[in-house]
Amino acid sequence: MAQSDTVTRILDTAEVLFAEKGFAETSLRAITTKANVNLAAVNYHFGSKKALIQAVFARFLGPMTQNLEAALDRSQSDVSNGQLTVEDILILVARVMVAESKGSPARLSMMMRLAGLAYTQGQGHLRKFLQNQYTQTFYRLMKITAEATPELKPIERFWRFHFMLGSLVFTMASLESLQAIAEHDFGVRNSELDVIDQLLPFLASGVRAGSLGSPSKGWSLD
Amino acid sequence: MAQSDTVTRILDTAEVLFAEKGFAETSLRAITTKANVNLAAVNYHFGSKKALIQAVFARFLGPMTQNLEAALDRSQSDVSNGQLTVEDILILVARVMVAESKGSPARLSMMMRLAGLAYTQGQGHLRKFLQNQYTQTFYRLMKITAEATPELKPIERFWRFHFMLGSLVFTMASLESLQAIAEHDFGVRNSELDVIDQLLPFLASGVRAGSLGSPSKGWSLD
DNA sequence: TGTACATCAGTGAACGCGCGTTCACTGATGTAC
DNA sequence: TGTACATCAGTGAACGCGCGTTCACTGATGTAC
Repeated sequence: MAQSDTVTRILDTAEVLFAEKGFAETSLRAITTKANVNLAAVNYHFGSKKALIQAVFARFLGPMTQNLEAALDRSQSDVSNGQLTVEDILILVARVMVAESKGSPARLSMMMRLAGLAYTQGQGHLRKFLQNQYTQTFYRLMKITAEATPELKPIERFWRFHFMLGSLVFTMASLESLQAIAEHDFGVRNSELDVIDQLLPFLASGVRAGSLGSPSKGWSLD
Repeated sequence: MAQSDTVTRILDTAEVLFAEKGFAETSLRAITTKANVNLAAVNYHFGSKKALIQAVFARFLGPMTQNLEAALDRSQSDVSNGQLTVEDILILVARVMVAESKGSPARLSMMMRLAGLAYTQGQGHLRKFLQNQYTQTFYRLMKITAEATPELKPIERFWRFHFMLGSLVFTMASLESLQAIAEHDFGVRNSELDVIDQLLPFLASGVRAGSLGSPSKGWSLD
């Protein structure tokens, strides 16, 4: 059995199991058994479980950020002033993500779960890893979004960006559960593409919402 | 030491540690050590770790759903036809949540983080528990939201409801990190109330966004 | 071409550890008669 | 009032288990001379 085969089988299986059960809840024994690979092979090829988790995400995020950068390049050169709208940006990101998941919604769901964990889970190794590897693309996205929403104050934009991120991450992370509920309650089976189609106008409208401005708007909690 | 004292100390400590590290990553030994309580006390008082997790939720959600129901009663009797707007509903929920956190914003953030974990973390006992215990209030909220958004198709409303939930849960769960970033990047210290003030218009606008309707809207991913 | 050595993917078994849980026990308080 | 028993919060130590990791080893392939 060639190396690439064992390594790939471990990564493929780990990806699926991590997405199904989470990281802590997925043991190396579960992965190696399902992958038909020796238990010690994970530590042989990756060094540790942590390193395996990072390798799983690197395999996904590496190509994805590259595609994202390429798509941004293309879109910006398509318009005369290089200025994209919020809608342009959202569709662009969605397309790259969907393309990168290559028909496997489980993959998409797992990646979003990572984003959630990385943000949420205090000072874990995952967050550090993500920040080190992918800040460049992240900040480019932030910058372009800023140019697309000149009417927002920077601090407002900051929060709204993360509100959007929250909707996306939460929805994708719990996609399977929500799909099941939707099917039970409404008899409709929404694919991940359907859900993204619904999500995009929600996000675009939210990010464009009138600024709070005066307290007369009636939003005050007091 | 009276029973209530030991039980309360376990619940208080578990709440903090669960929110900080997640459920699987927090051991009973960590909880009982920090709470200055015997290891066996958790199993004595609660029966199991699962039951402890549920008790932590119940202590927060029990009173909160009661207050939510009461607030809904009050608001609905205030207006002639009992019909609230989306903005009314959002402010109402926000107020109850803020009130329930009783001046401890950390607690609010903690409960939202726990809720996020519960939703996201696989097929666990937690979601089943939450659904069994709090469906009534949940469905009342859904129903009122439905009446406030008659222009939406049920399935659209379902997804947008969870998009909102995602923004809320994610933002509150990562509140501390985001506050730190905001302070570093923009020199502004936003309280949790400030953040909620920013969140509400975002959500209201998102949930009212034009429905996808025709593909001519340009949202299609194909 | 043959021999000796190096490299490396892969293996089976064991290791130590932290986990949730269990159990026999203590000691204080309440209750029946 | 005194005695016997019941109840119950709390305890210390141990249990079995699954975990990630380690290690000595195999066997195939490549390389130097």
